[in-house]
Amino acid sequence: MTGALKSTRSLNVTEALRERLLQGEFDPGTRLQETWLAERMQVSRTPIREALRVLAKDGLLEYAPNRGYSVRHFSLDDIVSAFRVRSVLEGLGCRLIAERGMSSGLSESLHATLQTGENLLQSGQLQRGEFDEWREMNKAFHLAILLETHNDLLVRFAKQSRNIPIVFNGSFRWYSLREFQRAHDHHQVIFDAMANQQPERADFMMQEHIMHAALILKKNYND
Amino acid sequence: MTGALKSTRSLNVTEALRERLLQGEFDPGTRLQETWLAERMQVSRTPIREALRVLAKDGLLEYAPNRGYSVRHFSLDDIVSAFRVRSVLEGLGCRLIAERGMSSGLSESLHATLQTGENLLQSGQLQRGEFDEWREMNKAFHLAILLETHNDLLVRFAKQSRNIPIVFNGSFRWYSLREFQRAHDHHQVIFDAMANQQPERADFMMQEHIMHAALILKKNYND
DNA sequence: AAGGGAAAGATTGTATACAATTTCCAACCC
DNA sequence: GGGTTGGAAATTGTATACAATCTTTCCCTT
Repeated sequence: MTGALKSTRSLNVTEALRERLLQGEFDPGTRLQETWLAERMQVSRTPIREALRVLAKDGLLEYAPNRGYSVRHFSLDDIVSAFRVRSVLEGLGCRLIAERGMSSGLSESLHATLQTGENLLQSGQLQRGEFDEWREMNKAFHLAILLETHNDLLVRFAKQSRNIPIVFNGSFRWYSLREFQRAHDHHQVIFDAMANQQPERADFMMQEHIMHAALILKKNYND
Repeated sequence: MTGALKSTRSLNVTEALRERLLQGEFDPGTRLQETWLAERMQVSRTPIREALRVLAKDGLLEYAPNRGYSVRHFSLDDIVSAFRVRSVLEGLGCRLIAERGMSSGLSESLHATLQTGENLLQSGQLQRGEFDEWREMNKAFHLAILLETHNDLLVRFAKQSRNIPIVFNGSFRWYSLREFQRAHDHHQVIFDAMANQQPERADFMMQEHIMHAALILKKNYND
């Protein structure tokens, strides 16, 4: 299994809070007071403080000494900037794999996600519940590539760059069938480029893929 | 001034510990016990714990629940991987600036660093103390570019990617005059590319610049 | 009434006490 | 002897008490 067997309140609180921040539960600028959070989460201030510090490191909160933590505001520019960073990171991932060639394990994993994508597109129009399946598939595709690079820092940064409220839960909201199809096409080309050891093409298409997602977001995001 | 006026023991301990880790004061694998650190640093366990958690997030320490923190080992592969990541990040920085054109402020800052580099190379052979000057100049060059992008995540990641013991203090140790000259040439070309709005060239040369540094490291680093 | 400033309240920072878990070691069984 | 079990010691996790800092309020001065 993939699960974390051991945990602590501190870690649990961190992830619970992160989730709530990513859901956009707190308005930007809101000050997160330790005592308030502590009693609300049925826990002492100690694990709360540790969680807050970590989430600030992740860029979700802002911190000022003796003044505590507040919820960070993400402008549209911030979000697009994050996409740009992520695009070169994942682009690099594809390039590295294309250079050395795909392992059979990666080839199979990606093939499975492509198949899943194909199936989801068959129905003609993605239903409510299928959004989640698509999101799963998409996440699996991108993560499989990253992990195969065995570049620890690359994986960490790419994961971290997705820590943006709202964006990485409901962003497929805006997608029409046409957009899903295009994303699927991108995935296929990326796969093909890596399979045929075309680093430049793999890198470029991954950047294109991610920045197109940013473009759609830009068109629809209001704030 | 640039200084942080307000601070806390927690923050001070974090930076002090980070510095010592970057100096390679602790052998990889060493377990850092809270009580030991606490009495050695004349402070209670509380700020120590917060520091450890942050440094683990920065990738300098490894953490296991209920087992505490230990000093991370960086293989040569880890280090080169980090350089590769940094190269695409800073490459992106150059690209972004080349696309939109340099501000006069950046142009002046970079010109100053280039001049400093020129002067340091004049003497024919860099002396002991001049290594630090070169390091300062180099840091200023790279940081000025990053900051000008106004891409928060990019700056954070690029800075974080330098958090590797030993490497980013004494790496110029291996440089011959020839290598310093080559680095200086790179800086000049990067500046020129950005000044003439050549994004592709600026990006490429920054990657070349950083990966060449990695190459020198690879040749000389033993462990 | 506007501004300044001191005291009270609220909030964060730090130390310490206690709880939970792991580690170590020795006795024991097979 | 190899391995296991039990428990004591050590270490981390959590709660709480206290200290330092910031915030607010209200009174005073001009």
